Amino acid sequence: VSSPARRVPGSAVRRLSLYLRALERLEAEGVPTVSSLELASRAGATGPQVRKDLSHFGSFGTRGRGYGVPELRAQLWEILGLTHRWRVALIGAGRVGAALFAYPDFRRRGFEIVAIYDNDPAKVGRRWGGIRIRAVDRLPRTLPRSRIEMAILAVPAPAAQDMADAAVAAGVRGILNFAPVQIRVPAGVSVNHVNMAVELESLSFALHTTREGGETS
Amino acid sequence: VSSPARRVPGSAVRRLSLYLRALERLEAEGVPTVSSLELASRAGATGPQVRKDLSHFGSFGTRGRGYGVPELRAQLWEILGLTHRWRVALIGAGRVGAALFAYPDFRRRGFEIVAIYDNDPAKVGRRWGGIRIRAVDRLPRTLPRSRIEMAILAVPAPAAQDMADAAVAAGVRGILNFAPVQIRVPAGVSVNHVNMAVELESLSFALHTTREGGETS
DNA sequence: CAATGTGAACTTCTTCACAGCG
DNA sequence: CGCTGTGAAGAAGTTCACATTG
Repeated sequence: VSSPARRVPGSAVRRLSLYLRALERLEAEGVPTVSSLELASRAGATGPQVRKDLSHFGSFGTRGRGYGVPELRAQLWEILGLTHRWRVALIGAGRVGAALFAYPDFRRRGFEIVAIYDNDPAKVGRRWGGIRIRAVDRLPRTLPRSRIEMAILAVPAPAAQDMADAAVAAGVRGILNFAPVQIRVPAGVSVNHVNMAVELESLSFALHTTREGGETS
Repeated sequence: VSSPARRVPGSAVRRLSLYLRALERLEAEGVPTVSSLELASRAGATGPQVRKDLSHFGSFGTRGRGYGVPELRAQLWEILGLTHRWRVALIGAGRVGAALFAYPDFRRRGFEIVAIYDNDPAKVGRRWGGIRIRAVDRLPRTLPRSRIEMAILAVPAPAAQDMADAAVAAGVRGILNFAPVQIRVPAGVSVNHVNMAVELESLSFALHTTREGGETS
């Protein structure tokens, strides 16, 4: 059912997230079943694309009927690895860190922030939702014993690479980087970048270039 | 010099942002000249890719020498439309909005937040850096006269589409959406999505699937 | 001689059309 | 009969090799 599946385009995986969100809303509305077309329209994709994306992992629909909403939701949950409870460290307790920490879907999706680091002495020792903020220079010592699997980097650009190195040295295998720099990591570690500057500038480009615009990312 | 350029891949434009950032650092370091290879390594790309991306817009280098750092920086600045001062509305003054508002590169890049909206009565009337927060229901009346060109949507998911509609009705041609929903806009309006959930889940997928990982986005 | 600029090969992703099935 | 699942066609983007030039 949840298939190993060779060679799945990264863009397809990202769309699965969008499908998942749409399915959650459908389920909340009590809709029992969706066609690929209906799901696509809710998630901003196309019918064939939904079917192709899903086909990388198996057959989840019924011909002539569509997909069972709760069933498909559960499948995507599984495929995306959300059944696992991910232990996450938040590195950087500034405004961005605070916004992330307060993000409600976090916990609901199996991501559990179990450690917070910051280099501001005024913040170290404070607690966010029961978690004590530690000094970043204690990261190499304290992080390994927390058995963290992911790190969220929400530090200023100049510090990002160092923090990433420390996290990787401490056994982290996935990093979500909010700093506007490209992070280098050894093979075997995954990095995803959330770079607001890039998005803003590509928007600037679109508006500046065409008098037409159109959907972009 | 700054060329019209047909059919530029969106991904190439996004990389230009990364090159720009790298060039700014190089300039700060006083480096006068870079090769495509050196620039690529700083921006997380490859030599040929840098050259191809730039070639969509013209010839900016000197053979045997490389690119003049300040010159290329200025060119990218121009290409990305950053010479224009973009008038931006921030819709949603919660934690995400606050983090964005405090983001220093904003202003430096020509993005000027000239209006802020929120639906929380406790926030309406307050000032952020001299800008009064207005009630969202006044957006249709007040936004058009601000001659806003872009909107940053930092509202909860259920409100996002309505706010987008209102912004578009008020003449906004570009939207940067932080809400985890797909926004529908008429042709002629550009939307970029920053969806943390998608990034987290694709990271979850990568870690869950392979025991190898690797660079992703 | 070093490094750009670019057409052409290649790879990857998306779209399409339709066979297959409930 | 409707809608899925998928191989095959097509489009898009990336890599490569090299001629070109200061």
